[in-house]
Amino acid sequence: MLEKAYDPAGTEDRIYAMWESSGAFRADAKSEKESFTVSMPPPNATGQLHLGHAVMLALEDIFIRFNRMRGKEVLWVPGTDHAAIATENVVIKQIQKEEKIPNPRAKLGREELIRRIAEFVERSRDTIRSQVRKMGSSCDWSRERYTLEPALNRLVNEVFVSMYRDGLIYRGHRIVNWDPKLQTTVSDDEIVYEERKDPFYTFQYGPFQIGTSRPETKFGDKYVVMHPEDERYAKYKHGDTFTAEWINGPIKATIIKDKAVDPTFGTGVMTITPWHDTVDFELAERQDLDKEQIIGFDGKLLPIAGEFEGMRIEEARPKIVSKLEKKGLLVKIDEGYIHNVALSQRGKGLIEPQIKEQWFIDVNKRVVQWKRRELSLKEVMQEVVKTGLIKIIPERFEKEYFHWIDNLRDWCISRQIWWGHRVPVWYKKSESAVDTHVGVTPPEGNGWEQDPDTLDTWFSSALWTWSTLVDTKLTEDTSLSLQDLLLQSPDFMKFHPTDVLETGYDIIFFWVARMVLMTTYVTGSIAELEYGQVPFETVYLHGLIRTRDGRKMSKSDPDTMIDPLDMIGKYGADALRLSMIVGQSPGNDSRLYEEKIAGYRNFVNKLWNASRFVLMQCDQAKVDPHTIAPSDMKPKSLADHALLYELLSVRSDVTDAIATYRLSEAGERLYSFVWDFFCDWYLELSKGEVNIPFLVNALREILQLIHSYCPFVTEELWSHVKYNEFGMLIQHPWPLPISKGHGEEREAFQVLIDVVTTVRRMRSDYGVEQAKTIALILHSQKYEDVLASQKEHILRLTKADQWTLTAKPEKHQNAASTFLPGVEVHIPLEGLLDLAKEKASAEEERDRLKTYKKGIEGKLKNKAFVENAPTAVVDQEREKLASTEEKLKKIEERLKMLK
RNA sequence: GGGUGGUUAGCUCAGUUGGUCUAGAGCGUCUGGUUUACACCCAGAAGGUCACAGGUUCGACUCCUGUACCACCCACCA
Repeated sequence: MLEKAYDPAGTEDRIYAMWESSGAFRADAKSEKESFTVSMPPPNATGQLHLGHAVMLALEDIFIRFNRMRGKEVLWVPGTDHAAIATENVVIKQIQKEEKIPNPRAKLGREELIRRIAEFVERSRDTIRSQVRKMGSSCDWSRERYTLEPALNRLVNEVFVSMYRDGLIYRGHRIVNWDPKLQTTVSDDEIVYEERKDPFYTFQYGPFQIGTSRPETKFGDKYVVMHPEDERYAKYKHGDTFTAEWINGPIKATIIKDKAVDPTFGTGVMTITPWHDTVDFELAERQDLDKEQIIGFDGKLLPIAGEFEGMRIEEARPKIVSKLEKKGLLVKIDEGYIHNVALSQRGKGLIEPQIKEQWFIDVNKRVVQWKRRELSLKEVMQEVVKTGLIKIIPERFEKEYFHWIDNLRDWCISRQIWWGHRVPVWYKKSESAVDTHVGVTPPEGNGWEQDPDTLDTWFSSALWTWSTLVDTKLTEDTSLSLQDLLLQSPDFMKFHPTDVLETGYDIIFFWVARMVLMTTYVTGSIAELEYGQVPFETVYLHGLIRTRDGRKMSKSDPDTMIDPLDMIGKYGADALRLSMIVGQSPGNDSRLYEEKIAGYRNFVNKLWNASRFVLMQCDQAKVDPHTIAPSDMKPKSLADHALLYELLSVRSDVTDAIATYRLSEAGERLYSFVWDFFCDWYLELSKGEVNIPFLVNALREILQLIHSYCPFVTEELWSHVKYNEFGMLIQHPWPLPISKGHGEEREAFQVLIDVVTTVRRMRSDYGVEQAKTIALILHSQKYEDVLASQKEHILRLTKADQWTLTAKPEKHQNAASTFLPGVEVHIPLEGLLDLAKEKASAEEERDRLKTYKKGIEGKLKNKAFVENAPTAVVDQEREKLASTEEKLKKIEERLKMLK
């Protein structure tokens, strides 16, 4: 016999091991079945699983389990991400701290550092693997991949080379976000802005006054820019020159007119520093102006600064200001200037814009093949969502997606770090020039040196949906083209495109958009793939999990963190999964706290105990549940019919809801069905005369329907109640949704439900403890048989000794009886009934009904409604009106009597 | 500055093309309960003018406009 309470800790690992060793997770590329594929967003190979991962795993596991049960060939590919900068930073910090090496890069060298990081990653990946298992994820471990493995490196190189040949990847001098602290470029998306209050200086520059918060960049300024229509400066012509006294002596300046200048800001005049400012850089490009570097990559001033050369910015700034002041060029200082400062998301170092030679992906060049047309990457990305090839849930993120693409600039893909896919480009310096080789493999011959940069981590992640499906062995054959690699990989041909990509909305731009970009580019020219595949057909974006008071959970604030593994240990993975999914809607943030998880633990326990009850019934009747065939599910009592009806209705609701990604709705439906209907109503009612075969089969179906939400407890219970010939629940077929029938039966058992409910309510309302006799007053003959057949039930549930069935309305009718259309319930209260109380409640009821009736009448008076609304709706309204009028009449009669 | 979303019971949130919602759930609160599965339970109750102001409609939590407050995203101004 089962224990009194479910023990997740003692169950989950055992069940998971059973699933895994049975091969239930493994997909078969040769299967005839329709495929259903999900690529797991690879967690960073650093550190621990957090709630973001947990919610992702729970959602994806539901999609996967549901579709597996529905008879699809499912594949869920797990993996980890090398997470370039993040990982390198973690390891460097570790070495700095533990080995007291201030600059590990310089001290250890490239090879050694990479070796150390790889070692660290190997350990972390083991942790991640076991944590993903703890969540119950039914992914195919035999296909686990890693973004930095050799096979994927081959594909990364193939894509790079191909894009280079198409002219989509180019090397150029561009302004980049330089992090002097980490000595690397940082992408726009990895920058955070912080509001700072700094002094704002106004200097005299020739005849103009210019403002700046960064005097240290002003050494090389030799252009003065103003708006062409600014009348204050109309006398100065574009291209005019003048000489101005400046920091290190006189300087020859040129006047430039450009619309980028805001005439209302400051004096409406500015000087520019193209090397260290994005806007200035663009202006300089447009106007074809000189650019000069002022600050070195180490963050120190260059020789152009004269006496200030070699100084750090913080040190130089006050000195520069005071020098200008001495020269009489300082007009004023405004101390309260509030502006945003760019900081690196990782390490919080100050970002210094610099011009650097970097690798870029051109998003505007129209050379991408897509459905036999030539588009730019930008256009393809827009096209696939516009035409519905990709759907985003919730829909509003499609708007944000388009908005993001509209503002998209060329993607800088090179990084000055060591951990990652190295740029597959080699240089050979000779006296006269530099030879360049761009290739999947290194060039022949001596003297070649590989580009030191690595690729943005999102470059390899962007290939994830298909790179993980390419056969590893094939990638060792260098004679195969990228196209061959795809077309000859059975997994790719069977499982791509993937069905749904599930991830947090916070990385829609980092990752989702870039997967679209890469995949459409790579597949667009392949005829066998109908000239293009998208990486996924549906994007499901979940919200962030926040703390109880709505804050973000952050590592720096451990008190706010809920560790999913702690929660699993305490309440079980099933409870954690439910608590993150039920009551959550896609794209919206949600709050999680322990009581919530405990609530779902209670639910899991409820399910456990309901099953325990069923097993006890079997035990008492000396029936082995394993021998009860599914075909034995024959309803006997009205309660059975009621349950059957509800079950069919739940089945179709839940199937529909999950298939359309409304997981919360399906979860809630199951929750209240199991608890309120099955346990509190049906099981209570069936005590005393149990229809065991029916009950066992009903429980089996419940377990099937809810398995994807709480896989562990259901699989465990399944082993106790399943039919001998069945296998594990994880592979059991999903119950076929059947359209609802049972109209008359439904009506009949509804009467039963209502009678019992009404009697209970009346007892509570009037504080009647023991009514020995209850009277059921029938307004309609047709319920007589129904009620008679359930006499025993009714007496037991109403705690009455006997009853009377009366066909006519009697004197002492009760307000509460209006709940029943065909039957009224009357408990003779032997003078206890408080007439005044009843009257008040009847009056209240009458007023409510009157208002309601008015509403319906208004509706039916409206021609537009009657003519245009579906006839079913109109009929419904007429019925409502009729029944309301009837109720009103009854109440008014009763009120007369009470007088 | 540009954009998106939210504002529903004490708390956390559902509410799918406007009409079975005369607004729901969980938690919390209160009342009652040793009913042969479960106190991680059972039976009930209280609690909301669905942010505010207009509009469209026979009818609005649901659609439109505006306001306030709260989030988030993007850009970043010398």
